[in-house]
Amino acid sequence: MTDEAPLLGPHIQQLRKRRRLTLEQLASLSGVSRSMLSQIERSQANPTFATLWNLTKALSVDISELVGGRANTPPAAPAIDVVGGHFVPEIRSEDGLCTLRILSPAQSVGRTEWYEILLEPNGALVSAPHAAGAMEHVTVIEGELEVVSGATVARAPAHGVARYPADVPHALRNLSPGRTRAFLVVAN
Amino acid sequence: MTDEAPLLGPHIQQLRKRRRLTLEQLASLSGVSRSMLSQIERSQANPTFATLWNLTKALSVDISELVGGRANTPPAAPAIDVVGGHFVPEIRSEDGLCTLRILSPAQSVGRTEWYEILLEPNGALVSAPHAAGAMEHVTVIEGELEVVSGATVARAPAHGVARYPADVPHALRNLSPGRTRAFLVVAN
DNA sequence: CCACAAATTCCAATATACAGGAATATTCAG
DNA sequence: CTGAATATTCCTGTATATTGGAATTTGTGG
Repeated sequence: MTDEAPLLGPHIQQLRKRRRLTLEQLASLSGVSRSMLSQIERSQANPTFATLWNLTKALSVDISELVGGRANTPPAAPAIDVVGGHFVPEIRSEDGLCTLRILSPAQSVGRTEWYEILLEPNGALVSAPHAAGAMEHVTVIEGELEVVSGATVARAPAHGVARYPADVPHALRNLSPGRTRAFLVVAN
Repeated sequence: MTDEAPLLGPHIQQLRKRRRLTLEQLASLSGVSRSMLSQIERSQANPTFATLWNLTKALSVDISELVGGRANTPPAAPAIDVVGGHFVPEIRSEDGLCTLRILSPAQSVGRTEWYEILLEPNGALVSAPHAAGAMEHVTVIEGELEVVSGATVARAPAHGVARYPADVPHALRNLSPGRTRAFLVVAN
Protein backbone atom coordinates (compact mmCIF):
# COMPACT_ATOMS: atom_id res chain seq x y z
CA MET A 1 0.00 0.00 0.00
CA THR A 2 1.88 2.96 -1.29
CA ASP A 3 -0.89 5.53 -1.04
CA GLU A 4 0.59 8.61 0.58
CA ALA A 5 -1.10 9.77 3.75
CA PRO A 6 -2.51 13.28 3.47
CA LEU A 7 -0.46 16.13 4.86
CA LEU A 8 -1.87 17.27 8.17
CA GLY A 9 0.66 19.93 9.01
CA PRO A 10 -0.61 22.90 7.02
CA HIS A 11 -4.16 22.33 8.15
CA ILE A 12 -3.17 22.05 11.81
CA GLN A 13 -1.21 25.26 11.58
CA GLN A 14 -4.15 26.98 9.92
CA LEU A 15 -6.48 25.89 12.70
CA ARG A 16 -4.03 27.02 15.35
CA LYS A 17 -3.58 30.45 13.84
CA ARG A 18 -7.29 30.92 13.31
CA ARG A 19 -7.71 30.36 17.04
CA ARG A 20 -4.91 32.83 17.70
CA LEU A 21 -2.91 30.28 19.62
CA THR A 22 0.87 30.22 19.88
CA LEU A 23 2.70 26.92 19.73
CA GLU A 24 3.25 27.28 23.47
CA GLN A 25 -0.47 27.70 24.15
CA LEU A 26 -1.46 24.78 21.97
CA ALA A 27 1.27 22.71 23.61
CA SER A 28 -0.28 23.51 26.95
CA LEU A 29 -3.79 22.70 25.72
CA SER A 30 -2.85 19.48 23.99
CA GLY A 31 -0.01 18.08 26.06
CA VAL A 32 2.14 17.84 22.92
CA SER A 33 5.49 19.63 23.07
CA ARG A 34 6.20 22.87 21.18
CA SER A 35 8.95 21.13 19.26
CA MET A 36 6.67 18.36 18.19
CA LEU A 37 3.94 20.76 17.16
CA SER A 38 6.41 22.71 15.08
CA GLN A 39 7.61 19.52 13.40
CA ILE A 40 4.09 18.31 12.75
CA GLU A 41 3.03 21.63 11.24
CA ARG A 42 6.03 21.58 8.91
CA SER A 43 5.33 17.90 8.08
CA GLN A 44 8.68 16.95 9.54
CA ALA A 45 7.25 14.26 11.78
CA ASN A 46 4.57 11.64 11.58
CA PRO A 47 2.49 11.88 14.75
CA THR A 48 1.19 8.85 16.55
CA PHE A 49 -2.51 8.38 16.85
CA ALA A 50 -2.52 9.41 20.51
CA THR A 51 -0.73 12.64 19.69
CA LEU A 52 -3.10 13.33 16.84
CA TRP A 53 -6.08 12.60 19.06
CA ASN A 54 -4.88 15.05 21.68
CA LEU A 55 -4.48 17.64 18.97
CA THR A 56 -7.98 17.19 17.63
CA LYS A 57 -9.35 17.61 21.14
CA ALA A 58 -7.32 20.74 21.81
CA LEU A 59 -8.33 22.24 18.47
CA SER A 60 -11.94 21.07 18.72
CA VAL A 61 -11.83 19.44 15.33
CA ASP A 62 -12.88 16.03 14.13
CA ILE A 63 -10.07 13.79 12.99
CA SER A 64 -11.89 13.12 9.73
CA GLU A 65 -12.08 16.83 9.07
CA LEU A 66 -8.41 17.15 9.76
CA VAL A 67 -7.65 14.32 7.39
CA GLY A 68 -10.11 15.60 4.81
CA GLY A 69 -7.92 18.64 4.53
CA ARG A 70 -10.21 21.40 3.41
CA ALA A 71 -9.69 22.00 -0.25
CA ASN A 72 -8.89 25.60 -0.82
CA THR A 73 -12.05 26.56 -2.61
CA PRO A 74 -10.98 29.57 -4.59
CA PRO A 75 -13.41 32.36 -3.79
CA ALA A 76 -15.12 34.18 -6.58
CA ALA A 77 -14.51 37.83 -7.30
CA PRO A 78 -13.85 39.83 -4.13
CA ALA A 79 -17.26 41.43 -4.46
CA ILE A 80 -19.87 42.06 -1.83
CA ASP A 81 -23.11 40.46 -2.87
CA VAL A 82 -26.03 42.42 -1.43
CA VAL A 83 -29.63 41.23 -1.61
CA GLY A 84 -32.34 43.63 -0.55
CA GLY A 85 -34.96 42.41 1.87
CA HIS A 86 -37.69 42.11 -0.73
CA PHE A 87 -35.44 40.01 -2.97
CA VAL A 88 -34.78 37.36 -0.33
CA PRO A 89 -36.62 34.17 -1.36
CA GLU A 90 -39.58 33.26 0.84
CA ILE A 91 -41.62 30.15 1.38
CA ARG A 92 -45.04 30.60 2.89
CA SER A 93 -47.22 27.87 4.41
CA GLU A 94 -50.65 27.29 2.96
CA ASP A 95 -52.40 28.72 6.02
CA GLY A 96 -50.18 31.78 5.76
CA LEU A 97 -49.13 31.52 9.41
CA CYS A 98 -45.54 30.59 8.71
CA THR A 99 -43.01 32.29 6.48
CA LEU A 100 -39.53 30.99 5.80
CA ARG A 101 -36.98 33.42 4.40
CA ILE A 102 -34.00 31.64 2.87
CA LEU A 103 -30.89 33.48 3.99
CA SER A 104 -28.22 31.01 2.96
CA PRO A 105 -26.88 30.99 -0.58
CA ALA A 106 -28.00 28.39 -3.12
CA GLN A 107 -24.71 26.50 -2.84
CA SER A 108 -25.38 25.85 0.84
CA VAL A 109 -28.20 23.45 0.06
CA GLY A 110 -27.46 20.13 1.70
CA ARG A 111 -24.81 21.57 3.98
CA THR A 112 -25.29 24.20 6.65
CA GLU A 113 -28.30 26.31 5.77
CA TRP A 114 -29.90 29.18 7.59
CA TYR A 115 -33.33 30.82 7.53
CA GLU A 116 -35.38 33.48 9.17
CA ILE A 117 -38.69 32.15 10.43
CA LEU A 118 -41.78 34.30 10.94
CA LEU A 119 -44.63 32.67 12.80
CA GLU A 120 -47.99 34.38 13.23
CA PRO A 121 -50.09 33.51 16.31
CA ASN A 122 -50.82 29.75 16.22
CA GLY A 123 -48.41 29.35 13.38
CA ALA A 124 -46.08 26.35 13.23
CA LEU A 125 -43.25 24.92 11.15
CA VAL A 126 -43.53 21.15 11.07
CA SER A 127 -40.71 19.14 9.50
CA ALA A 128 -40.03 15.52 8.56
CA PRO A 129 -36.72 13.99 9.66
CA HIS A 130 -33.63 15.24 7.89
CA ALA A 131 -30.49 13.21 7.20
CA ALA A 132 -28.91 11.19 10.00
CA GLY A 133 -26.98 13.37 12.40
CA ALA A 134 -28.65 16.60 11.35
CA MET A 135 -28.98 19.22 14.08
CA GLU A 136 -30.96 22.41 14.18
CA HIS A 137 -30.13 25.53 16.12
CA VAL A 138 -32.82 28.15 16.60
CA THR A 139 -32.39 31.62 18.05
CA VAL A 140 -35.50 33.52 19.07
CA ILE A 141 -35.36 37.11 17.87
CA GLU A 142 -38.72 38.05 19.31
CA GLY A 143 -41.65 36.10 20.77
CA GLU A 144 -41.43 32.57 22.15
CA LEU A 145 -41.23 29.12 20.61
CA GLU A 146 -42.21 25.62 21.50
CA VAL A 147 -39.58 23.24 20.14
CA VAL A 148 -40.44 19.63 19.35
CA SER A 149 -37.81 17.03 18.49
CA GLY A 150 -39.01 13.45 18.36
CA ALA A 151 -40.91 12.92 21.60
CA THR A 152 -39.19 15.78 23.41
CA VAL A 153 -40.80 19.19 23.87
CA ALA A 154 -39.24 22.39 25.21
CA ARG A 155 -39.82 26.13 25.32
CA ALA A 156 -37.33 28.56 23.80
CA PRO A 157 -37.66 32.04 25.31
CA ALA A 158 -36.99 35.39 23.64
CA HIS A 159 -33.26 35.86 22.89
CA GLY A 160 -32.67 32.24 23.80
CA VAL A 161 -31.09 29.48 21.75
CA ALA A 162 -32.33 25.92 21.32
CA ARG A 163 -30.41 23.05 19.76
CA TYR A 164 -32.01 19.73 18.89
CA PRO A 165 -31.66 16.69 16.63
CA ALA A 166 -33.41 17.19 13.32
CA ASP A 167 -33.04 13.62 12.12
CA VAL A 168 -36.35 12.85 13.82
CA PRO A 169 -39.70 14.52 13.19
CA HIS A 170 -39.45 18.06 14.57
CA ALA A 171 -41.46 21.25 14.80
CA LEU A 172 -41.40 24.86 15.92
CA ARG A 173 -44.62 26.42 17.20
CA ASN A 174 -45.38 30.01 18.09
CA LEU A 175 -46.24 30.30 21.79
CA SER A 176 -46.56 34.06 21.69
CA PRO A 177 -49.89 35.90 21.34
CA GLY A 178 -48.20 38.01 18.70
CA ARG A 179 -45.71 37.26 15.97
CA THR A 180 -42.59 35.22 16.71
CA ARG A 181 -39.44 35.71 14.72
CA ALA A 182 -36.47 33.38 14.82
CA PHE A 183 -33.23 32.53 13.11
CA LEU A 184 -32.77 28.85 12.22
CA VAL A 185 -29.51 27.14 11.33
CA VAL A 186 -29.71 23.61 9.91
CA ALA A 187 -26.41 21.79 10.26
CA ASN A 188 -25.96 18.50 8.46
CA MET B 1 -5.33 17.39 27.71
CA THR B 2 -5.66 14.04 29.39
CA ASP B 3 -8.56 12.70 27.38
CA GLU B 4 -7.72 9.11 26.54
CA ALA B 5 -7.61 8.28 22.86
CA PRO B 6 -10.10 5.60 21.90
CA LEU B 7 -8.86 2.04 21.56
CA LEU B 8 -8.46 1.11 17.93
CA GLY B 9 -7.10 -2.39 18.35
CA PRO B 10 -10.24 -4.43 18.93
CA HIS B 11 -12.04 -2.69 16.06
CA ILE B 12 -9.15 -3.27 13.65
CA GLN B 13 -9.02 -6.94 14.56
CA GLN B 14 -12.76 -7.22 14.10
CA LEU B 15 -12.53 -5.68 10.63
CA ARG B 16 -9.64 -7.96 9.67
CA LYS B 17 -11.42 -11.10 10.78
CA ARG B 18 -14.64 -10.03 9.15
CA ARG B 19 -12.69 -9.83 5.91
CA ARG B 20 -11.13 -13.24 6.62
CA LEU B 21 -7.61 -11.87 6.44
CA THR B 22 -4.66 -13.24 8.36
CA LEU B 23 -2.14 -10.86 9.86
CA GLU B 24 0.22 -11.89 7.08
CA GLN B 25 -2.30 -10.99 4.39
CA LEU B 26 -3.16 -7.66 5.95
CA ALA B 27 0.54 -6.96 6.37
CA SER B 28 0.97 -7.54 2.67
CA LEU B 29 -2.01 -5.34 1.78
CA SER B 30 -1.12 -2.52 4.12
CA GLY B 31 2.66 -2.52 4.18
CA VAL B 32 2.59 -2.72 7.98
CA SER B 33 4.51 -5.62 9.55
CA ARG B 34 2.77 -8.63 11.09
CA SER B 35 4.33 -7.84 14.41
CA MET B 36 3.08 -4.30 14.34
CA LEU B 37 -0.40 -5.36 13.38
CA SER B 38 -0.45 -7.82 16.24
CA GLN B 39 0.66 -5.15 18.67
CA ILE B 40 -1.87 -2.63 17.38
CA GLU B 41 -4.71 -5.13 17.64
CA ARG B 42 -3.76 -5.90 21.23
CA SER B 43 -3.41 -2.18 21.96
CA GLN B 44 0.25 -2.71 22.77
CA ALA B 45 1.42 0.03 20.43
CA ASN B 46 0.30 3.48 19.44
CA PRO B 47 0.47 3.65 15.64
CA THR B 48 1.64 6.69 13.78
CA PHE B 49 -0.76 8.46 11.51
CA ALA B 50 0.90 7.08 8.39
CA THR B 51 0.56 3.53 9.66
CA LEU B 52 -3.03 4.12 10.59
CA TRP B 53 -3.73 5.65 7.23
CA ASN B 54 -2.28 2.63 5.44
CA LEU B 55 -4.48 0.41 7.56
CA THR B 56 -7.65 2.31 6.77
CA LYS B 57 -6.84 2.00 3.08
CA ALA B 58 -6.15 -1.74 3.27
CA LEU B 59 -9.31 -2.34 5.30
CA SER B 60 -11.40 0.06 3.23
CA VAL B 61 -12.61 1.96 6.24
CA ASP B 62 -12.82 5.65 7.04
CA ILE B 63 -10.56 6.79 9.81
CA SER B 64 -13.48 8.40 11.59
CA GLU B 65 -15.34 5.12 11.54
CA LEU B 66 -12.30 3.42 12.95
CA VAL B 67 -12.05 5.99 15.69
CA GLY B 68 -15.68 5.29 16.45
CA GLY B 69 -16.72 8.89 16.26
CA ARG B 70 -20.01 8.29 14.53
CA ALA B 71 -20.06 4.61 13.65
CA ASN B 72 -21.63 3.60 16.92
CA THR B 73 -25.15 4.39 17.92
CA PRO B 74 -25.45 8.15 18.27
CA PRO B 75 -26.18 9.64 21.68
CA ALA B 76 -29.53 8.14 22.51
CA ALA B 77 -30.90 11.15 24.32
CA PRO B 78 -32.81 13.17 21.70
CA ALA B 79 -32.65 16.08 24.11
CA ILE B 80 -33.40 19.68 23.28
CA ASP B 81 -30.69 21.90 24.62
CA VAL B 82 -32.16 25.28 25.54
CA VAL B 83 -30.04 28.26 26.52
CA GLY B 84 -31.81 31.33 27.87
CA GLY B 85 -30.94 34.69 26.36
CA HIS B 86 -28.90 35.84 29.34
CA PHE B 87 -26.79 32.70 29.25
CA VAL B 88 -25.70 33.18 25.65
CA PRO B 89 -22.01 34.12 25.70
CA GLU B 90 -21.25 37.68 24.69
CA ILE B 91 -18.15 39.53 23.57
CA ARG B 92 -18.21 43.27 23.92
CA SER B 93 -15.84 45.74 22.26
CA GLU B 94 -13.82 48.04 24.47
CA ASP B 95 -15.80 51.08 23.41
CA GLY B 96 -19.01 49.21 24.19
CA LEU B 97 -20.49 50.02 20.80
CA CYS B 98 -20.38 46.46 19.50
CA THR B 99 -21.70 43.30 21.12
CA LEU B 100 -21.23 39.86 19.67
CA ARG B 101 -23.51 37.08 20.91
CA ILE B 102 -22.16 33.64 20.11
CA LEU B 103 -25.08 31.54 18.88
CA SER B 104 -23.26 28.56 17.46
CA PRO B 105 -22.22 25.69 19.75
CA ALA B 106 -18.65 25.27 20.92
CA GLN B 107 -18.01 22.38 18.55
CA SER B 108 -18.71 24.67 15.57
CA VAL B 109 -15.49 26.59 16.17
CA GLY B 110 -13.46 26.43 13.00
CA ARG B 111 -16.39 25.33 10.88
CA THR B 112 -19.56 27.27 10.19
CA GLU B 113 -20.22 29.65 13.05
CA TRP B 114 -22.98 32.14 13.63
CA TYR B 115 -23.46 35.20 15.78
CA GLU B 116 -25.86 37.95 16.56
CA ILE B 117 -24.31 41.38 16.23
CA LEU B 118 -25.55 44.45 18.07
CA LEU B 119 -24.08 47.75 16.94
CA GLU B 120 -24.84 51.01 18.72
CA PRO B 121 -24.69 54.27 16.69
CA ASN B 122 -21.16 54.63 15.27
CA GLY B 123 -20.36 51.12 16.37
CA ALA B 124 -18.30 48.83 14.16
CA LEU B 125 -16.97 45.28 14.02
CA VAL B 126 -13.56 45.26 12.39
CA SER B 127 -11.93 41.91 11.57
CA ALA B 128 -8.58 40.66 10.35
CA PRO B 129 -8.59 38.18 7.45
CA HIS B 130 -9.80 34.69 8.22
CA ALA B 131 -8.59 31.54 6.53
CA ALA B 132 -8.40 31.31 2.77
CA GLY B 133 -11.82 30.83 1.23
CA ALA B 134 -13.77 32.05 4.25
CA MET B 135 -17.04 33.78 3.45
CA GLU B 136 -19.34 35.79 5.68
CA HIS B 137 -23.08 36.18 5.29
CA VAL B 138 -24.81 38.93 7.23
CA THR B 139 -28.56 39.43 7.55
CA VAL B 140 -29.80 42.76 8.84
CA ILE B 141 -32.58 42.29 11.37
CA GLU B 142 -33.00 46.00 12.04
CA GLY B 143 -31.03 49.09 11.14
CA GLU B 144 -28.54 49.35 8.30
CA LEU B 145 -24.96 48.26 7.78
CA GLU B 146 -21.97 49.32 5.80
CA VAL B 147 -20.05 46.22 4.72
CA VAL B 148 -16.33 46.39 3.95
CA SER B 149 -14.44 43.51 2.38
CA GLY B 150 -10.91 44.26 1.28
CA ALA B 151 -11.19 47.43 -0.79
CA THR B 152 -14.89 46.94 -1.53
CA VAL B 153 -17.62 48.80 0.35
CA ALA B 154 -21.39 48.27 0.19
CA ARG B 155 -24.58 49.04 2.09
CA ALA B 156 -26.80 46.30 3.47
CA PRO B 157 -30.37 47.53 4.08
CA ALA B 158 -32.84 46.38 6.70
CA HIS B 159 -33.97 42.81 6.07
CA GLY B 160 -31.30 42.46 3.42
CA VAL B 161 -28.49 39.94 3.13
CA ALA B 162 -24.88 40.61 2.27
CA ARG B 163 -22.26 37.98 1.35
CA TYR B 164 -18.58 38.77 1.09
CA PRO B 165 -15.12 37.21 1.31
CA ALA B 166 -13.76 37.20 4.83
CA ASP B 167 -10.23 36.10 3.93
CA VAL B 168 -9.32 39.76 3.53
CA PRO B 169 -9.64 42.52 6.14
CA HIS B 170 -13.34 43.15 6.61
CA ALA B 171 -15.70 45.23 8.71
CA LEU B 172 -19.32 45.92 9.52
CA ARG B 173 -20.33 49.44 10.52
CA ASN B 174 -23.63 50.76 11.81
CA LEU B 175 -25.09 53.29 9.37
CA SER B 176 -28.28 53.75 11.34
CA PRO B 177 -28.87 56.61 13.80
CA GLY B 178 -30.13 53.98 16.19
CA ARG B 179 -29.07 50.46 17.01
CA THR B 180 -28.43 47.94 14.26
CA ARG B 181 -28.97 44.25 14.83
CA ALA B 182 -27.78 41.54 12.48
CA PHE B 183 -27.01 37.85 12.16
CA LEU B 184 -23.62 36.85 10.94
CA VAL B 185 -22.74 33.45 9.56
CA VAL B 186 -19.05 32.69 9.08
CA ALA B 187 -18.56 29.85 6.64
CA ASN B 188 -15.11 28.33 6.25
C1' DC C 1 -4.68 -38.86 19.41
C1' DC C 2 -0.42 -36.96 16.58
C1' DA C 3 1.97 -34.42 13.00
C1' DC C 4 2.26 -30.66 10.32
C1' DA C 5 1.02 -26.30 8.45
C1' DA C 6 -0.66 -21.89 9.38
C1' DA C 7 -1.18 -18.03 12.40
C1' DT C 8 0.26 -15.27 16.03
C1' DT C 9 3.40 -13.49 19.45
C1' DC C 10 8.12 -12.71 21.22
C1' DC C 11 12.61 -10.72 20.73
C1' DA C 12 16.27 -7.65 19.59
C1' DA C 13 17.97 -4.14 16.48
C1' DT C 14 17.06 0.14 14.04
C1' DA C 15 14.62 4.30 13.03
C1' DT C 16 12.00 7.96 14.58
C1' DA C 17 8.55 10.11 17.67
C1' DC C 18 8.80 13.13 21.37
C1' DA C 19 10.27 16.28 25.17
C1' DG C 20 12.71 20.19 27.11
C1' DG C 21 16.45 23.49 27.03
C1' DA C 22 19.12 26.55 24.03
C1' DA C 23 19.55 29.20 19.95
C1' DT C 24 17.46 31.86 16.53
C1' DA C 25 13.76 34.43 14.35
C1' DT C 26 9.93 37.47 14.69
C1' DT C 27 7.13 40.96 16.65
C1' DC C 28 6.10 45.07 19.05
C1' DA C 29 6.68 49.33 21.61
C1' DG C 30 9.22 53.46 22.35
C1' DC D 1 15.48 52.70 14.07
C1' DT D 2 16.71 49.71 18.59
C1' DG D 3 15.99 46.72 22.35
C1' DA D 4 13.21 43.66 24.72
C1' DA D 5 9.76 40.31 24.74
C1' DT D 6 7.65 36.68 22.46
C1' DA D 7 7.39 32.85 19.24
C1' DT D 8 9.49 29.34 16.69
C1' DT D 9 13.10 26.19 15.37
C1' DC D 10 17.32 23.59 16.46
C1' DC D 11 19.62 20.19 19.21
C1' DT D 12 20.25 16.19 21.93
C1' DG D 13 18.84 12.43 24.79
C1' DT D 14 15.16 9.10 25.89
C1' DA D 15 11.25 6.32 24.85
C1' DT D 16 8.85 3.75 21.70
C1' DA D 17 7.23 2.64 16.94
C1' DT D 18 8.46 -0.62 13.61
C1' DT D 19 10.63 -4.47 11.35
C1' DG D 20 11.96 -9.35 10.30
C1' DG D 21 13.49 -13.69 12.12
C1' DA D 22 12.63 -17.05 15.75
C1' DA D 23 9.64 -19.15 19.04
C1' DT D 24 5.16 -20.38 20.42
C1' DT D 25 0.33 -21.19 19.73
C1' DT D 26 -3.52 -22.63 17.11
C1' DG D 27 -6.03 -25.23 13.74
C1' DT D 28 -6.75 -29.13 10.74
C1' DG D 29 -6.56 -33.57 8.62
C1' DG D 30 -5.62 -38.38 8.98
